Amino acid sequence: MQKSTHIPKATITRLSLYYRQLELMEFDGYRTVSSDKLAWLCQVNPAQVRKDLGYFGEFGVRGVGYDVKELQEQIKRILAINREWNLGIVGIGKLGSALLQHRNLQVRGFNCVAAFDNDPEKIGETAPLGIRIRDIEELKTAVKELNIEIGVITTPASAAQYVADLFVEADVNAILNFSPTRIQVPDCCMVENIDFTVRLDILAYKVRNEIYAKAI
Amino acid sequence: MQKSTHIPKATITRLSLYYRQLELMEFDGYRTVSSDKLAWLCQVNPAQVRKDLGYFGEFGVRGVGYDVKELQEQIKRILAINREWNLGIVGIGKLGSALLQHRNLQVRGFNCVAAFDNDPEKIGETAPLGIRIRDIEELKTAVKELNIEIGVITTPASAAQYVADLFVEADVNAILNFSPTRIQVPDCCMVENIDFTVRLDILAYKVRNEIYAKAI
DNA sequence: CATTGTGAACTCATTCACAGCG
DNA sequence: CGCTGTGAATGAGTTCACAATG
Repeated sequence: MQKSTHIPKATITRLSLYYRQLELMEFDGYRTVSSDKLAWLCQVNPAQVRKDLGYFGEFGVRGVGYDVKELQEQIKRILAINREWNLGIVGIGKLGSALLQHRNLQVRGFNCVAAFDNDPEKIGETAPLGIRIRDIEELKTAVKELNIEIGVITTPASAAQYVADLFVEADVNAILNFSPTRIQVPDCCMVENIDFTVRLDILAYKVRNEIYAKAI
Repeated sequence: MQKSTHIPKATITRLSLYYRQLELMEFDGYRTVSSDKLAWLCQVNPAQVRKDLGYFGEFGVRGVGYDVKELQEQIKRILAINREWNLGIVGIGKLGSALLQHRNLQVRGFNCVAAFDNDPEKIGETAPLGIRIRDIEELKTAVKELNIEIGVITTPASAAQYVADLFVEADVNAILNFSPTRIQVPDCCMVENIDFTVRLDILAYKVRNEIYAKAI
């Protein structure tokens, strides 16, 4: 097996996609799936599917394909989503509230266990789903107490770096950043940025130039 | 100049980042900026900045750098964000409502001009910012009437493909898809997917494996 | 004999290194 | 002299093509 080489970032993204498709297929009653079929469903190349899986082991049966249920388990294990993760959300505006209530997060084992803001009007209030909004200054103690492992930033750009620093100081080394800014963090801290406005810029460019047929 | 070669997708994403930094720099009073400085701010390689810009022309002055204001204008022109774009949002749940009210979209010239849902309870109601919620079945006529060029999908996964088909039929060929599903569209239609749960999966993987220091 | 697993070939993207120029 | 612009070199990621095999 080709295990232990360096693994492309895009491979991880695709594993997540494969997993979603496998869930749907299991729901539809499929027991096995070929790399061709899975690739078609995910709009990628069949060899890509096999190579992606090949980084982590040999999960298929030649001449048959992959066991739908088994492969889900393997991907969950690889991605470390075969367990629950506690999230702390900072910035309880419209977007933060929407995330707190977002069903898909809970379903996938990402639990929003704490909400923070710096607005005195909001602190102490009860956010959706009965979560009390805490003062941002309580972040460090709450992280310890509630075992928060992933921080979510839904503040305006101006506050993002300050919040990121608090997370880093509290030893949270995974951040999902929805603010339209790139935050600076030490190498030990992992960041994923979700910036709608950048994505809209890309769409504007693409539609004007009519290139890049499909997006991952 | 190296114009008209094929342009990497990542280049477009970075142009959007450069633009945001340039806005901040102008606000801070800078008149010019070197590729080194801009690169440092955006956490990329200086040669990358020059190469990215080089795809589209020669915007700098040797020995000096780039004019902060001028470069903003050029990037706006390249990305086609030197104009306004009309958005139609489908699925007025928590996330859809949050987007309707999102200041950053308007500021950047992305106007939410219509809201759609299929829930009879919601249709006819007034969404945030005084926008009337329309029946999803009115989509095609509203697209024509309001000149909607970008469709935004904030429905559950189960409805996403149906909505995408409506957009395609209405000749909207740019879609921002927030649902946790990959939609199938013809090549003429551009799609950008924003899927938080995939991003959280990636974070889970990264934090478990402690690799990939920084993300773009 | 259909389908996996994977080295080799290829394509795409980034970085280097330096010539070109204000 | 400093900084841009870019061909050449390197590196990363994808696809091909086929041997391996249940």
